Amino acid sequence: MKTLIVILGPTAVGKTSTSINIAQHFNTEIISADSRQIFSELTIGTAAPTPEELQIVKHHFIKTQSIHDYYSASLYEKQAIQKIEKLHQKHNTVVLTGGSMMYIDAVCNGIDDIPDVDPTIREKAIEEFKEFGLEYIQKELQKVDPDYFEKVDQANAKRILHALEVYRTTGKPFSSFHTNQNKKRNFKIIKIGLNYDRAYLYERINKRVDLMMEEGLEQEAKSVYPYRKLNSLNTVGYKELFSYFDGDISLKKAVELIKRNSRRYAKKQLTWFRRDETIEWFEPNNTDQIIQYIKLQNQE
RNA sequence: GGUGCCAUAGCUCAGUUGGUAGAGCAACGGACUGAAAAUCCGUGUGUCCCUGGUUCAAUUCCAGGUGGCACCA
Repeated sequence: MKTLIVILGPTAVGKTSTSINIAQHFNTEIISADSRQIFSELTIGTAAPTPEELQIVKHHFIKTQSIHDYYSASLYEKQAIQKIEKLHQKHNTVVLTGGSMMYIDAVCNGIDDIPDVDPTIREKAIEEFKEFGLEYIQKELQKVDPDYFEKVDQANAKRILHALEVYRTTGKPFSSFHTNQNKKRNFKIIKIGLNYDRAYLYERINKRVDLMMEEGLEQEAKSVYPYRKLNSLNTVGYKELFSYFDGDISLKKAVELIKRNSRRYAKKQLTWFRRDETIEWFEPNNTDQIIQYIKLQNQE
């Protein structure tokens, strides 16, 4: 049976170098599961693999989209699965690595098929929310999809809006599209988690942000500043610098916030990964141990 | 060496006319089905420096000790 090795972990833990080592060992290629490194305009702030690293092992889904493109976890699921199947024709093992929890989940478990939302309907729903408030959209969802309304985080406008968009686009309740079961994949999935002691991870994050600044993150952010409203730029490392460009905060403050928000992002990733008991955890660069574990799993 | 000031959460500090304590920042926990580096929800995490005294009761008052800062030698 073909295998997909998933290498995951919090930001700045060292997934890139570890996954390159693993991929080299299995003489295979890497699928990136990173919702921000996929944008060609974002390099420094996303800690995208360097040209040298990309030369060692072929990566997919790095810099393949523009920040102006619409993209989503569901699109990623379709494209990634396609790519994995193609790579499996040549390789028994394929490596997937990244920290975007939902993207990884989409590949491993799948997302239910939901029809595309009409963009004008989405815009209109957002307008309504802005004008009439949370309670207004809550009430509508309660009326058209009481099942989902019970389940959903009712304080989370984004979730409510999405359910409404789908309802208005299709005329069917959002919850009716939920199958509540994982998609079957025709390959074996082995999940490798990478992590460090929390204090050390935070130290790495802080240092990496300083490094990004030295490498010219400010310039990079400036170059996309005109498009700051794009969802793809609602991203740690950029949004804080936009506030600085706006004159709302100092540069020093912006850097501090990038560090803090990166730490919080790492924590959030760990919260998500924690409940997945199929993940086997290792220290980064512990390549031999990881390979041994993978071989053991493959024998089963 | 002497005198004075200070010692409370991870940090900076409030506060308790004696009834075991809070604010900012930081931190921690959780949710997550087509925006997910997004979005949302929740949580003070504390030998109030130590020892003894006074007191029904001390983080608070008193004494000594320890540490820090300042000034005088």
